[in-house]
Amino acid sequence: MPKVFLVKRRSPGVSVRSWDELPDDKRADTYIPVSLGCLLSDPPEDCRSDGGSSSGCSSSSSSSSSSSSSSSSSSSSAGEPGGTESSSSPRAPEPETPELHDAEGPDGHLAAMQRPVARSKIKYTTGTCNDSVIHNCELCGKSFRLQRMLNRHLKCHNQVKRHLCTFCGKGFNDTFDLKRHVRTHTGIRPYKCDVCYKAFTQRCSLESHLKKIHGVQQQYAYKQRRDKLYVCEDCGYTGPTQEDLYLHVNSAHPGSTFLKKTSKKLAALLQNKLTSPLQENSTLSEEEDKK
DNA sequence: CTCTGCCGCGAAACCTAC
DNA sequence: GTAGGTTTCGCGGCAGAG
Repeated sequence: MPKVFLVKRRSPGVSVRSWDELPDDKRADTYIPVSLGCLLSDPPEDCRSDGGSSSGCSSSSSSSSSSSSSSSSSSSSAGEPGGTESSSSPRAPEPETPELHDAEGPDGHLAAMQRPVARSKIKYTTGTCNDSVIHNCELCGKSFRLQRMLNRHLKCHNQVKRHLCTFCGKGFNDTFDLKRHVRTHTGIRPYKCDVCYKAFTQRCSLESHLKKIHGVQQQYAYKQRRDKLYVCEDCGYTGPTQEDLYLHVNSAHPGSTFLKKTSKKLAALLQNKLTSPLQENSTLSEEEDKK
């Protein structure tokens, strides 16, 4: 059995999932742990609010704790006015500060904040300084070509995360970061290796695997690389198009938030496509009935 | 034009085999 | 202990939606 799918001991939540009970090919597309079934359909309130102080959520919480508690520490590390620290030098891991906890508020996700800092992301970035640099971050000194880039960058200095994981309470600045993180709880692995059928949560993991194990260097055109893989986060179903995914979710998960989030324009478009054949059928049947 | 979602890159943390 | 592979996530760039 490939070690890649062995149970990760560091994560109690993972052990609950019993990954090793499934053959690789079963895990390939998706594996929704039984223990998470209820969470997927309707995450319990206590998980949402307190970061899972009990039950399965707590295990998931600690699951993230060892590996990912750095989101606050990492992003806050730059929070120090980095006048002396050049933007190209590594950020020193910053010890947790009391202010950091205070920033969460009374019913904030303390569980997430209280997790021990195990990771210290050290990132070497120079910002974007191609042209005449106009927009500087006062907190870390990074410079950006566009104001909107600076605006977005400023979020990472914010200690209050807008997007919270319903499983473990961990917060993220970006919805996609949260979505990506949630896959670690749900076990959804949309990216499959064509050679050995192993599956990965992220494309770059798959690419790394292909390169190292199979010696395959993926050669994507830029547009092709950005081709979206439409993943149902409820069950792991993947479709080639948004329409495909919409049809799936509409039939399989009528209450899914995906349907609510789908733009009205697209939803209307897809609904027309959905209903028009039905209407044709119904009118046909009506006509047949009349006969 | 701004906001937001999605993406890949890159690096640390982690795990297992040897 | 070390090597090699995987997992996870911060973050800047890009593009579409509003």
